[in-house]
Amino acid sequence: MPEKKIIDDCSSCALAKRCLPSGIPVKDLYRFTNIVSTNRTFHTGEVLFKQGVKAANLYVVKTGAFKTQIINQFGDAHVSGFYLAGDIIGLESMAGGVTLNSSIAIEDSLACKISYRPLSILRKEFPSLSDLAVKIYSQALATTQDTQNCLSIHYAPSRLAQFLILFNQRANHLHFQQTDLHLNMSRQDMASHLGIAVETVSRSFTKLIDSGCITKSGRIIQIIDRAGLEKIAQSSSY
Amino acid sequence: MPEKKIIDDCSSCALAKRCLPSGIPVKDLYRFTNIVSTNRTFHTGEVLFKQGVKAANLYVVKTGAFKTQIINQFGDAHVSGFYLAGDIIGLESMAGGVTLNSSIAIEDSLACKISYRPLSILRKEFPSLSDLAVKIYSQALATTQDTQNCLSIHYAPSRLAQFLILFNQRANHLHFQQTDLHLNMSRQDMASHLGIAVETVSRSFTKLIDSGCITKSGRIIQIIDRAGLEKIAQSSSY
DNA sequence: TAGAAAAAATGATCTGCATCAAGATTTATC
DNA sequence: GATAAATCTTGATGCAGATCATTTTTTCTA
Repeated sequence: MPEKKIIDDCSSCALAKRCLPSGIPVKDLYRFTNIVSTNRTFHTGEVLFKQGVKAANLYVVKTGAFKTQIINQFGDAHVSGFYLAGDIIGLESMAGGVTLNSSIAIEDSLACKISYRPLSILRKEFPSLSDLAVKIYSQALATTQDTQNCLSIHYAPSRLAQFLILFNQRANHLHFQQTDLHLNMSRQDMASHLGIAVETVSRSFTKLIDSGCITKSGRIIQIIDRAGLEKIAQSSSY
Repeated sequence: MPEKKIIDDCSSCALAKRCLPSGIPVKDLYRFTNIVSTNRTFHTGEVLFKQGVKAANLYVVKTGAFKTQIINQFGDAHVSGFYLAGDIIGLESMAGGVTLNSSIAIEDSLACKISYRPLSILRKEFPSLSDLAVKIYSQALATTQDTQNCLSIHYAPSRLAQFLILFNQRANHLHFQQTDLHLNMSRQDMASHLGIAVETVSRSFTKLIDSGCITKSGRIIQIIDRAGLEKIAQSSSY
């Protein structure tokens, strides 16, 4: 991938309708563009920000994918979330002023950086930007509660099935009604996120495939029988 | 408990400094009081709002405690969160317009109701109220991520230990540095929230007691050895 | 394209948790 | 305060998943 410097502003961005600029009148969009540094490239494994440092920015994923992870005092990492195009990273650290997790690119990606401070100044001028912020936060909360729900499922194949359904829903914000989904993350990251061992993730995939709900080729999953997959996800029986 | 009608406004509320009124100048506080219906009594088991209906209000817990739960298509309930005095319920349903969960009092409680719409109008007039909203949302996100983290802990006694630590931290917002904590919820609710069986919750309590970290009398827990409790919470070894 | 390295899948064993059952304790109700 | 009901705890058993070991596949790099 050539490191071509892409010079553009938010008005030409495909995500502008989902992103923060949609909270500002088109004629004032330049005001927003001023506080954003757009389209920085992050290669796989590159760190967006580290846990426990001064929290100062939001990041909007433009292409690719990122993960966030929390490291406890014994050095065990737990992957707390995955972020796809259009998702905003760093919302949870805005109140405390310190980053609660690290964020790392899980594939070659582009992200735009927005500083907290000028954003909050801009919010005072454009109240509709605050409305949008509330909406974005509300959705982010709903998403983490979905994840929480997913983690409360006991049977590992059910948990994986639910994860695939949720992940597909989120990816469908962009490409609607698509039955195939690209799992950007490693089995290790998936296992950490789902709270199960890597081997169990593999075995669960095998079971979902044997049940005829999905097919798999590397990290590309095809959902063959969505209803069946949902049924497996709901089967709380141990 | 006598059903005395308490007539007061936000200016006399002990929680005002943590609650939404703190986003408004004192002289304009009456504007906020106008859109709040304060101090409604909810008895144990009483429903604040049901899942899947029109989302129209935020609720601030004044005294007592509430839970939120999501019911899947097979009727299994999962307790998604607990809310103590000062906590705000209903933040996640603001974007979608439909309640994503039900909320139920788990002890005799008081809650204040704030309607979304007039609140968003008031936000336009008082930008500092939006700042506060962002802060509140940010903290709410951080809390659910803590919970998510907790659920990814494999060993049941560790998971319970982490839950106690987090719950104690939240309760300490009110009564700082207290080592005893009152678990307002039933074992059943705790089990559902933690994604483990009721019996496992009991056994885990027994193990925590045997380790000398806590003592227990009914639903009152005393944290004897906080460092030890944290160590157990961190021991990811299965 | 070949070899090395990393990632993923499969197999075997052991441990922790769910489940069912019964007993103990607390809370509710008259 | 006695009885009933609900809640919580403890016990025994079977099964799911963690762990370690090994094989297969994919990805990386020269």
